Amino acid sequence: MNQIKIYDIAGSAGVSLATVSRVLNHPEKVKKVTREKVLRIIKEKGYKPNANARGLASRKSTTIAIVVPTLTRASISEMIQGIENSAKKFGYTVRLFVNDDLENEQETWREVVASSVDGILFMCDEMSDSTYELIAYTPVPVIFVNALSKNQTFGSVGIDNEKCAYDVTKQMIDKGNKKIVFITTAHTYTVNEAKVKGYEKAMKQAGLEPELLGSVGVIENNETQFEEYLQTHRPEVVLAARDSMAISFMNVAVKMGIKVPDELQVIGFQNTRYAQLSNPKLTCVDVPIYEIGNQAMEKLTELMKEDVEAKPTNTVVDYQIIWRDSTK
Amino acid sequence: MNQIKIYDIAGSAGVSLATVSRVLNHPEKVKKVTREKVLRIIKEKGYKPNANARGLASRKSTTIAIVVPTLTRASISEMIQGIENSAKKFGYTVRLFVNDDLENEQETWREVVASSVDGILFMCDEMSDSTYELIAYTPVPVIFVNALSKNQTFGSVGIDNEKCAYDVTKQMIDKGNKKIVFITTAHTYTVNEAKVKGYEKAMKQAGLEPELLGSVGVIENNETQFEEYLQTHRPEVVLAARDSMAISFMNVAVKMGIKVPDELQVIGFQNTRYAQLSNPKLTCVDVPIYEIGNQAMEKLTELMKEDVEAKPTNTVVDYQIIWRDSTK
DNA sequence: CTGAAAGCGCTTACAG
DNA sequence: CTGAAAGCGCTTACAG
Repeated sequence: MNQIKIYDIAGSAGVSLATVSRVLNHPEKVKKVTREKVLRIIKEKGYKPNANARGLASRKSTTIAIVVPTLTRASISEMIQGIENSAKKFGYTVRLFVNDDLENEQETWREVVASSVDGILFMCDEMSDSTYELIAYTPVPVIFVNALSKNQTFGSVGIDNEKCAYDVTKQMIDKGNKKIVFITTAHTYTVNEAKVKGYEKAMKQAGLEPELLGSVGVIENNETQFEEYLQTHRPEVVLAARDSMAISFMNVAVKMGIKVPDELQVIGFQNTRYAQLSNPKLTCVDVPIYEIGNQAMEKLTELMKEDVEAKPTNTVVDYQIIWRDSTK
Repeated sequence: MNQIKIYDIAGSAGVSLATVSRVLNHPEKVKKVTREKVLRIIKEKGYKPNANARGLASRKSTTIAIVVPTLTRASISEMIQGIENSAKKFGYTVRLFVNDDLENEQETWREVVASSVDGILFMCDEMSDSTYELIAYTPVPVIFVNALSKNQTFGSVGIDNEKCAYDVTKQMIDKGNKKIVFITTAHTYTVNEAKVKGYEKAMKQAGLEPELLGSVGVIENNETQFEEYLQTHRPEVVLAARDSMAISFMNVAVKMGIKVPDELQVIGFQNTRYAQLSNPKLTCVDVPIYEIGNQAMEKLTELMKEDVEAKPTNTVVDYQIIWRDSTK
């Protein structure tokens, strides 16, 4: 199967291989009759050009890389799905890299580059300076997904996490709540730092004391921590940097007899599938992750067209708040 | 960056490019001093061989394809993560294909083959005869993941879904339960059919009437359906083909005032992250999906070694039941 | 509009 | 143990 070469097609069609190649890559340069004949034979034989040869000869691969920090978060999978669908539409194939070992970030990146992809969609939890440095000289376009670029070297697509956290905090303040706590990851991810910043800003503006709770992210430990916390504190509203943490907190509270949403309101951040499977259903900030993936791919396509001298831009995608049963 | 070619390394090291290539591919054939010198320079310059050229010349790509039906299910992401980690260990890179359009299954498969991967990990919800036919003549090894192969042409790694469903059903029967309902997907996936079969077998053996509930899979619709069902039925135990359906059912029941686990016990199938975020926490069959991904990659590696004439085999992975709070 | 030819960056028999 | 050379399957100026 598929040992069919371009030579075979050329032979059957009675043309040179250059012509077959042109039919595939620059169809407008081939006479209609010839083109249709070649296309028919390609279809008949089920010919697909060898990706390696094509990539080597053209210095393009119609392959893009997605680099993600992990696959275990629902939000990331959903994003990849968005990218995949969009990539298919543009005729690109996707190579997946999981950059879960920050020690070896450099090694991973080299591999990404050596894999001769035409462009890279980069999702990174922690954009440190060393990361910026690492990717600065990448020979193909890079787009940050679900994170906004701080400088103008790279394009990005994401929501404005700071504004968003500010906004949702402010709305809860305006509803008369005062004891609003923010649960974030103990480890400081760039994205979550932005959320914290927005939250703190809203609290301070209202003359309220911000209160952060750092969660380690493992469900069992979180639960112990949350239970201890609730024994001595009684917040009115809990915002969490991730849905899973919000649900975890909510479950602990409910088990302790605290009524949600009457005595405690909980809001998550992301609107993953978890949110609808919780009881009560979780109110969240809806990050349109699928859409972000889609737009990132679109933007990357623009940059990969060599004829256009496209400038990398930052696209801020709209979020919305989905009000469900964990808030009044 | 990384425009460094093998020529550059050869030049700096004062050897021919054949030698550099050998250092990379057959180090034992190169004298130690030479080898170490070349390796040092490779490292210094951060050289990575161009994947396309390498693939074209060697007819190997050290890339494998993962073909999945979707990315939106937690179990699938977790499996991919397992595969990715394992692939990295073996020096393979991963190309991701989402085969979400069964109409175009043939087209997708051709693309997979044309992408010149060395092997394919195939995850498929519905192994129809036409699918078997489609992949029969694939020029590289194919392993089924999370699904057992029916014939001996392909290797596979997965759990024995039928036995597993039989087992968990029987355990619940032995505990004295009689009204045990099985919720499965309305659409008949091969995997879920096996589960149904095991469930039905256990029920019939005990002289009990099997009762199936077909769920469409969209949360909102499920809830309506489950609520209507519970208005006229009162099962003692509900088994569900997926965690999400189990949780959805449980949430509806709890809202209707039915006590879980006292009046109703619920068991899911997979043990995704959802299971620990539900309230009460869901008892489930634990499918070691990460481990399955790992073993599948290992098996594929065996088959990709051309020197060994490895026979494809079916590996049955152990499951276990994780008892949590949704059962007595 | 089409063909002959060079070349993409590697690997690997083949000699030595 | 090492080098010169052919070749992997394509693409794309260059002529015509």
